[in-house]
Amino acid sequence: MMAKKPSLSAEAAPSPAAQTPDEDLMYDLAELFRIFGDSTRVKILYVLLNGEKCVGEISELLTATQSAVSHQLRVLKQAKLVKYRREGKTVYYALADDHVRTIIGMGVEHLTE
Amino acid sequence: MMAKKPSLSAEAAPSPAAQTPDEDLMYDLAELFRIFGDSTRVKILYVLLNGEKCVGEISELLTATQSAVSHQLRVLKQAKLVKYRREGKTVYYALADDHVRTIIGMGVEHLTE
DNA sequence: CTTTCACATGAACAATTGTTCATGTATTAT
DNA sequence: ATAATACATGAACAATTGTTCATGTGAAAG
Repeated sequence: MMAKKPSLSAEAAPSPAAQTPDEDLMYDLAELFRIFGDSTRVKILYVLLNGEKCVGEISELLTATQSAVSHQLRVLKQAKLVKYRREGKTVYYALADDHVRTIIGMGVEHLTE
Repeated sequence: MMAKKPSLSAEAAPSPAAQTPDEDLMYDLAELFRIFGDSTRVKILYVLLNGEKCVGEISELLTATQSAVSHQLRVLKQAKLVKYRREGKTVYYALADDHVRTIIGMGVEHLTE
């Protein structure tokens, strides 16, 4: 028989038919997606799909103020969605890993179908 | 400095150009992810991974009020992330398509790695 | 027809969030 | 040391958002 249970979490089996979703996981999931849920931040992630860029370049590409971009870069940094390296006065940001790429790709795919 | 808008556009490619991201696409992307960016809504989507459920079941599983769940189901419905069917007094909700499944899966994967 | 059940929805309030403005920090140049 | 450049950050304000409370709607039962 095919079991139709999600293989995502394995907690102590409560009731047969229905398990309440894990609070912490759900909260973290929502928190993760909330990062993508802002125009400025998706734009930043989007332009970083092509490789690292410094703050100045990013704010030019987005037509956003340097301050706004910096604030959002901090959010992305804290969420470990981007990494950065310093070179003199300039700070270069890049996508932290390929999950970001995949998630954005999924979103675009969903919208363009 | 004075970057001009490119006349050629191939915005849906896997590696988009290092140019100003398309406003509308970015807005829609953010809007899509914002739906996933709330605990109540991800929980709803999560329990629907197992198949369709009625509103009462959902609010029991989430330990949330029926009103709150109904409000969020409306948001999910408007975003075309869930579909529904009526059976007497009961309304059953289900995931609209597999994109939802995939996106949540990506999120969980990102968190558990 | 009236009641009850399952769900939907409007209003209002609190909480969260993103931007701007001003200022702070770090690095390089003069 | 002083200035200039590139970026970060705190405070405050407006806007958005999610919940609760109360009420409304549609369907089946009595």
